[in-house]
Amino acid sequence: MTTTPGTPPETESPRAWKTVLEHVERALLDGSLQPGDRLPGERQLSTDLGVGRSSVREAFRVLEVLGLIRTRSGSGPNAGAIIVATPRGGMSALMRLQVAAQGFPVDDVVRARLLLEASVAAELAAAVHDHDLADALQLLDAMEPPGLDPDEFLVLDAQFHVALAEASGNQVITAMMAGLRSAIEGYVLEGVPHIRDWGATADRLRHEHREILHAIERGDSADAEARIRDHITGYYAESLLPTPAQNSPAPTPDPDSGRESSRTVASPTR
Amino acid sequence: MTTTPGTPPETESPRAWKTVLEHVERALLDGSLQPGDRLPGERQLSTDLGVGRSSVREAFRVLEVLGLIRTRSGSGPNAGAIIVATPRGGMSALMRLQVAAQGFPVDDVVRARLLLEASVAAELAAAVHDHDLADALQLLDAMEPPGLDPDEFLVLDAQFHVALAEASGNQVITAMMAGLRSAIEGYVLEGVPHIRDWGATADRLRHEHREILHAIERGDSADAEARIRDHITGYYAESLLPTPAQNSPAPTPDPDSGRESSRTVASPTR
DNA sequence: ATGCTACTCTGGTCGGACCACACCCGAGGA
DNA sequence: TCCTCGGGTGTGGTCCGACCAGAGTAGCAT
Repeated sequence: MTTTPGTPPETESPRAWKTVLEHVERALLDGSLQPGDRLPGERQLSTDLGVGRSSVREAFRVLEVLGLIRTRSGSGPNAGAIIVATPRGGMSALMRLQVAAQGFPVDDVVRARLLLEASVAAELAAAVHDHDLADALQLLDAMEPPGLDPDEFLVLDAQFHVALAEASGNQVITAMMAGLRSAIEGYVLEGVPHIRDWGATADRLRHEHREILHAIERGDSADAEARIRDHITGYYAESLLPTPAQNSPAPTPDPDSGRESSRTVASPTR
Repeated sequence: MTTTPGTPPETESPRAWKTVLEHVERALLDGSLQPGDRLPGERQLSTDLGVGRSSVREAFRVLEVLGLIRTRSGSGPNAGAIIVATPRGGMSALMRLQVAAQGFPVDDVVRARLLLEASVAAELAAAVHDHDLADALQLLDAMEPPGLDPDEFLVLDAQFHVALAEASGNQVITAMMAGLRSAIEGYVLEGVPHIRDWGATADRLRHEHREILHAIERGDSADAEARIRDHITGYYAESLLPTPAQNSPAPTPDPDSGRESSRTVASPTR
């Protein structure tokens, strides 16, 4: 196809990059593209789909951020764009940016986190022996050293919570947890200075972590759930983040709509 | 800045587009960029940050897919890239693609859905008068016509479930619900042919929807939660989707790792 | 005053040009 | 014969310049 420099639409509708995205999605759905496979090169796909390489790149960038592919330059079997399907990164980016753009109120994030973690803890406790808590335990040990900076401590803390979700074996919930954590990471760090006695707080957190794990290992779902709820709300209360309470900024001031997914009915809600 | 055609690194590290992404994120965090604001033009930002316009575009594409901006060509106040922060679309794209790429097992998606919906129903029931269920009710009415195609019916059904989440007022959970729904939409439609008597099933679903709403309006959290759980699991059982049971393909066959977010400890889990 | 036309700015695409990188293979030396 | 080293080749990463379509806007002509 020899499209003169400025001939985008050609036969198809606008959004050349979306063409690429849809092509990849279709290939994934019909199984012609599987995790571990290599996508055609950018130039190849460009000519195959009749779009410019720039458009292919834009689509690839999206896929990369969404955690679907991993690109690597050079040559050999490890080069090129490879399907990896690692949702964590994408979920984190999405939630982090949405929180930054005020699409996700911090309160809602905390609430969602509470919900997920409580459920995870209860589920783990209900079937302890089906899960592997070694990772979580190892993280608790790593959190023991008294000289840990708040930053380091909180990173491990976050990893501990994600490890619990991971132990439950649910990829979706794990990804969500990772995303939520990453979304409010900034606020958590911001809250550290508001804590009077960090050493004491750290000790309390360590203790609570152990208690949670014990409740899980004991198979006491209700206790595990209650403890993790207290653990989370307690920390937010102390670090001066607004304790979960009703609030939500206007969904979006943008005066247009008409997405495919937009609801049909009017929305006088709120 | 006059970078000769092929001079990408210049003074900064690789990933020019990421520079743009970070710039925007920072601007959002420090408040210099707010929902409704217009971003600088691509050419402008390009020269400002010392990167090529292509890189700016790649970043913009990511932001667009993530639901952070809305671009529009032309002139005037409505043109350009505008911060909108509508997480639904991005969440849907992410989950849909992850399911397609087998990063999210369908089972896990259903389980997550179950968890979120049950919580939403319970929360709504616990504080009925604080929420507005008009949208949900309206959708139920729209679902009444007996001549509805399964496709149409299921679209409304999905909207009903999302409307419940929306009524709870939690943006994060609403976005997640919308994403999860969109992720398994294909599978749901695929399951329709496996239903022997669609008319009867539709009637049952209508009835269950009403019952759920009644339980919520009655303020009976436990009942609302139980009913919505049965509602969901029941449908999946009937449409022949594998009933939620233990399963999870290998997280990712990709032989590399080393992300910032990767855990420190070994992971012999599953 | 009114109406129409140019202008200008914006995103959307394309194509071509480089760079850095990593593999692969063949030539040449030990 | 085996090992080493240097080019060849292909990949993503980036930049640039060009052009198109759309949408306001200013200004000229009537």
